Amino acid sequence: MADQSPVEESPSRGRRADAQRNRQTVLAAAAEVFVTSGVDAPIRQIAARAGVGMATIYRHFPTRADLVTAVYRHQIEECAEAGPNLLASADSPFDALRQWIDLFVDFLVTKHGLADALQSESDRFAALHSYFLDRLLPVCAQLLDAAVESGDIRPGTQPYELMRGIGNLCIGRDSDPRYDPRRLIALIFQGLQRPHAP
Amino acid sequence: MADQSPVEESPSRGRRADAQRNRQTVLAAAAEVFVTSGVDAPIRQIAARAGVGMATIYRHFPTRADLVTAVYRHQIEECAEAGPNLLASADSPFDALRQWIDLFVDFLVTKHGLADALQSESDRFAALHSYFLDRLLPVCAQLLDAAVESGDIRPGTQPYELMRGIGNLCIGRDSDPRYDPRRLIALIFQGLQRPHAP
DNA sequence: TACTAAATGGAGCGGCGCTCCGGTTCAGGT
DNA sequence: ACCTGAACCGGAGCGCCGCTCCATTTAGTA
Repeated sequence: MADQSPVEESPSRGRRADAQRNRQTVLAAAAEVFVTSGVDAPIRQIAARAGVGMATIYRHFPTRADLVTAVYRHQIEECAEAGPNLLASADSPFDALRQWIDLFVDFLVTKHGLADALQSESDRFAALHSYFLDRLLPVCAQLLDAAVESGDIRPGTQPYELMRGIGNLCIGRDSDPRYDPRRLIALIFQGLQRPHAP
Repeated sequence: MADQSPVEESPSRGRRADAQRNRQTVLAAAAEVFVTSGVDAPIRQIAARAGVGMATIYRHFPTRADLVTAVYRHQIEECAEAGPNLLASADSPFDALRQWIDLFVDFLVTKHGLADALQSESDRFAALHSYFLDRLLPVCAQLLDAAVESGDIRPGTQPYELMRGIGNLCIGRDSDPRYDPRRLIALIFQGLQRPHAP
């Protein structure tokens, strides 16, 4: 009970009941299709899966980025909220940062093509890019600052550069055993540490 | 004089003269278009620029990867040949490796969209990927081995992982001053060094 | 010059993103 | 219970693209 919180997702407030239902149907279909065909799957395919017309999808999610954002909103939110929690629970700010980045990487490699989309050459995913940055950059910055404060990390690292670098390293099919982005990220981490720990 | 070396590029040997001319025309047009529109530019656009039909392009370069490969072949070759040279001229194998990677990065960031193509989600560029790997992976491995041998770099790093990581870090528009792949690559480098240099 | 195989180019097909519009359904007032 | 207009829906349609097929042209040779 009380599944419907008092504050509903903004895009579905005030809409007609059938519209809200369709919105959820589309979201579910898109989530399924994204798993099998990636975030670049044809809109027609998602529409067919959901049993609706294409216009319905475009009405609810004007751009593809809006759709992707909506599908992964919960997980992005989880990742964002995990930041402060880790900072409180981990042994050190350094550990908190490492664990958070583990979370971030897990998220990216799990959702096929998500990292690709984030750095897509065209501007199709500009909105997605913005949403990621708006939500996660402050978290990353906070963790980074804390680790600098505690002396584990040397100052001067830009959160944007770190996040985009990690995102880039996660691009591509993960089937090749010769490539594990985590190993390179660990290397970057090592480089981030102060040369002479206290 | 003697511009035409005895051993010509294999794909143009034995062809009719007009075919060879067209091949060069297409190559030049593609190079121009790639600069402005990236390696994903429509084939029609390249054909129009070259003043030929689309079939002509497809005949000479069956896949888009073949065309891209041909356009950048010289520069890839230069990069590959620079490896041994640097190993001979640089102060140390470590320096040679660093300089070579600088070269590699320059190449990737200069050619808009090339790094993107190398890790493209679809398999359109499989041939390009293979060519890069076949030509450059041994060079990278040689430099890496030399640096390990000399004690500057700790062993265990896979050349493939390093090259793909660097390639990934170079993905995306380079207009953003907040992101410079070189800084992160330098960080990886730092992590690659032996913890305690002799 | 006449002949033949190589080379050409653009029409054509299927697929995709995105929009537009006629028909349908809901929700609130009587 | 019904009426009505506003919200909503679906898919036909347009433009763009990758790729192929084949009638036509052209280079090289006898």
